[in-house]
This record gives sequence, structure tokens and C-alpha cells, in this order.
Amino acid sequence: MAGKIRPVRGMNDILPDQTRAWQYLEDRARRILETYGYREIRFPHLEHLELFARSIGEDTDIVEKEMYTFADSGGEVLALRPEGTAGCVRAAISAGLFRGGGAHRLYYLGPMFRHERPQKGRYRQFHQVGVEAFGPPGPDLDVEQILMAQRLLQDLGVPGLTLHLNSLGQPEDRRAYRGELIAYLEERRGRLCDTCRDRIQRSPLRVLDCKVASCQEAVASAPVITDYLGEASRAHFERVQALLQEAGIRFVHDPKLVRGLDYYTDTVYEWTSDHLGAQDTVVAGGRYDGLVAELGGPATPAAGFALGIERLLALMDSAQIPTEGLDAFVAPLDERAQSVALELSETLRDEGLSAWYHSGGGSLKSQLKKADRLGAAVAVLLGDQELAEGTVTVRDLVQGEQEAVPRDRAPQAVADRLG
RNA sequence: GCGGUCGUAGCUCAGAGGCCAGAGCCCCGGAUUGUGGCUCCGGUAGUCGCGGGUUCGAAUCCCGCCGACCGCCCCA
Repeated sequence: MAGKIRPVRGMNDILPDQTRAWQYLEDRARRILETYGYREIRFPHLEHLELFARSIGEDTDIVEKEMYTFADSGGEVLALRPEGTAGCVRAAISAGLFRGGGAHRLYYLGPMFRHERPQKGRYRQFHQVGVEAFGPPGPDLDVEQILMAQRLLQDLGVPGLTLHLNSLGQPEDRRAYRGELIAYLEERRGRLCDTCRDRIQRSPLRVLDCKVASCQEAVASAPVITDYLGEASRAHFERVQALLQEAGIRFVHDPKLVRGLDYYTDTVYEWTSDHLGAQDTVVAGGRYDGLVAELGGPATPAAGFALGIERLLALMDSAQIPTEGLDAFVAPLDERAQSVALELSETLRDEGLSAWYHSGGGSLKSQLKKADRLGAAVAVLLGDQELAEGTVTVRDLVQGEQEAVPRDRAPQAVADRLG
């Protein structure tokens, strides 16, 4: 294996056999998001490290140990984006999108990078569809986004889903709650696992969903964030739940649901699927009313979600992905037929048909075999006979019938043979 | 970063100390002259992940490294 260069760990090639599913998912996502008025935005994969540190939070795992960071030759400290929201908000601020206070609905598709240990459903380069809406502060926006995500998941036939919902309140609510929680946890320090002991002061919310049994017991009667919500947040959360119920969307209120990014406020949610492994979150999102201001824009409420493409692909019913076939396989039987075959192939494409011009010769038998393997519907054969007569042989590879037709009628003859 | 399982042809895998390392799929060719799919025949292809060690002899046993997968952690 000398000289063979490996792919970077956790970074996967997406091969031709898989790209059809990717394209299908991306097309469906675009179509659905656009019916809700969202428009695509594209922004760099690389940003100043500080953007992520400030938006995601210095003390989060993502910023602390999962980012790909480096100093470029000019000495600027950059990072490959570990998620999309920060860059999206930065781009919107940079473009002055918030001047005038108009509502904006944006979506994006693309790779994100986190230096984690790869496993099923978790990769170092992974792909998300993200949506962000800016302006409206109301709970109805949160619910419309949940409806939109659900439509997408249903459209793609994703099984075994559960929607988990929680509210994190405003920063001051969280601060008050955090104090209470730390006090509670400190009293039970002895019953917590090692990692949770370390977490008490740094990120006490994380202790709540530790999977160690003793931690679960210790935390069973811990204070719950939703008991500490301010009046506005409480009302917001109740309204979200009421609207979800009226929309007929089932959810479970999960008081322990905590997101790994600091910018969330009020509503947070997560869809999990029981058909995945340990990495079972397919969609996650929520409201982040403080982020735009935090990044230097005008105070602007906002909400959004991100969807993991690889995870969704793993869940999708591949049967619904359309297979696009090849219309015509054009076979020049010898060198003399090449120029006519090339020209005929172009004519077929002029008519909107797909044509595989066969280069490389071989016996008619081997060429037909190739046409068959390629899944061509029709083979167009051009040999001495056809050249002499000014015809082509159009062979229907499904029916097994063929006919000789004048060359200029070939496109029509091919089209007639297609389902 | 921690733990477990596993690395043999392009792919899926068999071989578990001893004839030149095997099968299926794929690919290529053939089964009379210009006709695919089914069948049959033949063929190409592997420094058995890499490096050391044990042994008369290692794909097979031992050690190290690398990689993949699964889980922890964390999250999409």
C-alpha cells in the first residue's frame, strides 16, 4: 500500500451510488423550505475562531475541544465551521440584512466540521440543512418551524420519531436556575460519577442527562428549569405547547433537554429516531433571541433548526428515491461509424434525451452487454450496413425488438420506445 | 480522550501453524460469421493493514503501530 493516501479520519467520500439519494434529499428539502418562504444563503466554511467562541460559548465542548482551528499565513486565527447558525447570523449582519428590521427567512446546506471520535451517525465532516428566521419573537414562529421540520421528515419517510421539547428561558432565568441546581448537586456530590463531579460548576445542566444510573437517581428530584422561567418565558412556552397540540403534533416535554450551544433561549427541541444507534438526534433547534445582538447586530429575535443529512439518509426509505435511467446507448460498430455516431448522440441530446456514446470499441455483443449493464432503454446501432443504407438500428432493450430507421428519424424512434 | 470488536482480491466473506491463499459477486473473453439479459466454460486480480517476534515453517500464535466499526463522552 506504499504511496496510497488515506482519506482523513471521519471524512467520507460520497460516491456516485450515493449521490442520487443526497440530491433527492437536498431537492426535497429546498422545495419544502421554499414553500415556507425560506431562501438559500451561502457563506464561508471558514470563519474567525472568535465568531464561534462568542456565539456557541467558550465553555462548550464544541468550542473547547472539537473545532478545527489554525492560524493562516497572515496570522489570523480561523476555524472550520462546527455548525451553521453563527456563520449565517454573521453573514446576515455583514450584509446589513437587519437594517430596517424586516423579517428574513434563510436556509443553507453544507458541510460542518467537528473533531470528534467518529462512530455511527457521527463524522468529522458531516452535513446539515439549516434554517434560520429573524424578526418575529412569537411562539407561533417556533411552531411553524417545527411544522416545517415535520413536513420534511414525513416527506422523506423517516420512521420512529419522537419530538422532545423544553424551554431554557432567558439568560437571567437560567442564571437563577443554575445557582439552585449547583447547590442541589453539591449536596449530592458524593453520589455522582467522576465526570459529573467535574461538571457541577462548569456545566451543571449536563449532569441532568448523564446516563450513569447513580447520577440519574441523584438527579431525580433536582430542580427543573421550567420552574424558574420568568413570566414572559413561561407564557411563551405554554403557547408553544398549546399551538403544537392544536396542530396535532405529539411531543414529550423533556425538562432535562439541554443543547450543547449556549445561544439558545426559550424554546429548544430535538427529534430523535429509535432506528438509529447512539447518535439518534435527527433534527435539533430552538430560539436564540440574544445572538444577533451578541454578534454586533441590532437586537433581533430569531429561531432555527439544523438537520443532520447523514442521519436522515440512514433513515430514509430508499425505495422512494427515483432512479433516473439512461435513454440511449449509441454503439458505433467500428471506426468508420464513429463520426456519425457522435453526431447522432448530439442530436439525441438536442432532443432532451440522455445518450451514452460508447467509446472503446469491442464486439457488438460486448457493446450490447454494456448497454444492458448501464440500464439503457434503447441501443442505437451503427455499423457498415446502416452506414451504407443511411439508417440506424434502434433496438428496444426492454422488449428485445429492433427496427431500422432512416438516420434523421432516429431521435423520434428512440423517443417512441421510451415508456 | 476512554473501552470493546475487527482488518484476507474492487465488494461480501471462507481459510485458524504445514501442498504455489480460496469462493461468490463484479470485471474481461468465449460457447462459429453484427445482437444484451438466463445458462455454461475460461481469465485478470491479493507483499493475507504495517512492523517486529516465536517457530524448521505464520494469513493463522505473541507484541507494537495504523485503520475501520460499535459504545462512552458529545451531538446533527
